[in-house]
Amino acid sequence: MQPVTIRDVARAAGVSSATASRVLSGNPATSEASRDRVTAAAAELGFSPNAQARSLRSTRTDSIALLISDVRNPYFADLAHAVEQAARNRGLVTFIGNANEDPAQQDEFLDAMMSRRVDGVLLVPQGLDSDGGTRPSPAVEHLLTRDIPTVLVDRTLAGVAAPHVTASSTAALHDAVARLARDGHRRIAFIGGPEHTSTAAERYADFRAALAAHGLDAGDDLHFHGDFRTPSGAEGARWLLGLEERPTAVVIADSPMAIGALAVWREAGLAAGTDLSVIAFDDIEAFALHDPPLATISHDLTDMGRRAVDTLADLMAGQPAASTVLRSTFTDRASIGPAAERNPA
Amino acid sequence: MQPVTIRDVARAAGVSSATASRVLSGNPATSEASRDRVTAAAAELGFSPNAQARSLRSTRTDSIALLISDVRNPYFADLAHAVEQAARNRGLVTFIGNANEDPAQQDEFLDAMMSRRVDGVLLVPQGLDSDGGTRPSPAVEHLLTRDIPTVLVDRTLAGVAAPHVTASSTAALHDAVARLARDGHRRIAFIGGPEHTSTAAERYADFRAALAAHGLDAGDDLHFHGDFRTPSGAEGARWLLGLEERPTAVVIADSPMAIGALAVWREAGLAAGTDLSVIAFDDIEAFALHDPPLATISHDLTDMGRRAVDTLADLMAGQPAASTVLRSTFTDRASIGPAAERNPA
DNA sequence: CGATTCCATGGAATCGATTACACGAGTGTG
DNA sequence: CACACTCGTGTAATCGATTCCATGGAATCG
Repeated sequence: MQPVTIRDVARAAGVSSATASRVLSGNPATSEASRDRVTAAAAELGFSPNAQARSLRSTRTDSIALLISDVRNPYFADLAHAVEQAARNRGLVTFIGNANEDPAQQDEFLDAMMSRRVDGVLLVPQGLDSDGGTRPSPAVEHLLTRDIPTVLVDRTLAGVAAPHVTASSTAALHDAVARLARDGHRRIAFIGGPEHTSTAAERYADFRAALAAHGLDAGDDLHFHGDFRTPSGAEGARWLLGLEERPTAVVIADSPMAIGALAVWREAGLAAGTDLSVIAFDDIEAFALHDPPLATISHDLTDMGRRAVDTLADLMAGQPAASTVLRSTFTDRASIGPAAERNPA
Repeated sequence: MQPVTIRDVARAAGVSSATASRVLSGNPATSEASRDRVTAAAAELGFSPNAQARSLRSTRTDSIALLISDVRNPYFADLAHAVEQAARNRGLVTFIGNANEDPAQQDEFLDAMMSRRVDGVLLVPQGLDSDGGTRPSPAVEHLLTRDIPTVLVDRTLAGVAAPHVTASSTAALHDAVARLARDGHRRIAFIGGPEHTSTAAERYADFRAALAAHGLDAGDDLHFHGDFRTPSGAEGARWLLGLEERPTAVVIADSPMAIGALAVWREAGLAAGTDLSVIAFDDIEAFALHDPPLATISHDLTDMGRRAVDTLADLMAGQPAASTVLRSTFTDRASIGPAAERNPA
């Protein structure tokens, strides 16, 4: 109705729109007199600059996009929070988008962001589409050919040269398996994520390497293929219960699946730490609260978010940026106990 | 580097930019021949329209903003997810912003959104600032004077006429207190949220009304003032442990505080359901998993998100919109047990 | 004191898409 | 055959802020 423009402000202050613009954008070439009058007029009229028009001319938007896989996964919620705070410290606004683990929704959001000309993109890439092809999705491809500063976060993407900030669980998984081995566990199951994601693939590979390093059976028959969401964790738990020779320990590749799995085992009367030792990825508050408290492999998400923003800022400044690999941590808690002697299954 | 504009597309297709624009925006006044050529050229060049320029001219942006209090609170994460899906179904892109329970961050985000001219705003309003004044914050005021379609979600705001979509716990709290009374509880504590939020104030008022309706003591000395975040839940738990005559039951006003509180009680050796009956607001998956499973008062967030988007869509279409109050649900679980006869404190 | 530099300022072009308006060609009716 | 109408198209104005360029007055210098 009453879109107050910079021309209105200029008129009220008795100067030209050029001067008004200079004052409002902090250009030093202004006199104190006009500075005062323009500032006053802007405040008086409740002027809010049209970001559209501004960035149409000056190409910078001072905003970045963050695409995460699933807002309801506390891991990504924490990451979003960390990124937001770090970006805010640099004067950047963050647009958070939720892909819902779906490449189509990812592309939709990325398209919207590109057409809004964000200055950079932090991307937790979604798995390849149903074709199972090895190429990045159209929107991601587009991002790269248009040279839009992009940093991959948490996951990498085959064939994409953008720098990334990820976490490696190699050492933590080694520690975790060592801990289990010390307690006599020899059959350890793995409830993993979708293998087109680099995190799921890496975690499983690292897990198998750790098994091998401890001389344990590294067969593929104790591997359940989940999708990082709660219901698949429950499925995985049922799968485990149905195994002929039941494993004595299990590693679960993220927190929503762990919640699903634990609910099923609880229902079945299995106690974590005695009947079955459990280690879950991602250290959410509720895990420390669980009975017994859950052993976890976790990442420092504040650090990951901060570094992701740092890396993106370098890229946006035109400097080359290197990838960072953080180390995750194994936390021993009471959900690990000695391997049961016999299997009542 | 290579910003391909609509003029490039037009040139490649051998038409004017007006025709290209008409084809790309689905204007029926185009011939099949030019439609084909323009579409092909656009695909060929990888054209992505500049949303800035477009909405500068045509005022619509097909996007809405959603401001939530805290991304890491599963309640709001669920709400964000619901809103996003509902908006997507209407062809709207959602920008999620995180206020971090801080009015300053709320205003920053809202300013950024207003200057990007979003078509509407869904707002979980943040508490009044430190002045404790009763007026909405500047950005919210601005939102209203500029007649930007706005719907308050989850919480209302005194003195703001915008329609809202909220949930009432009156009935659920009545049921919950009835359930506790039936089990002999007479001293029931309340760990509440910050009282400048309408939800915290309402929940406590409803709680007291429910107590009164059951002839129970409704004094204010069993009320702990938290802030909806985990650490304050832990504080509240310690406060309860320190009370002279310990209550036999407690109601906690949101899930992060419940997590903090349960961790403390667990540490202190208090068992939920026997030593202390516990009811928490917000039904997160981990609560059903808790030992014992937690009784809750919960809202249907998918419904809330959907209705919020519906209401906003009405407003954006220029139609008057009414407020909606949803009903929350009490779920009885094993964290409620008979009141202990004596207090070992 | 005249010449040069400095500086705040206004006019006007610009960013990229949309759209009001005008125009010419083709169709239909009286 | 003339008139009205439809239809696709191009030209140019437009949205609101930024910024290049020119200008005039004040300050500085030799």
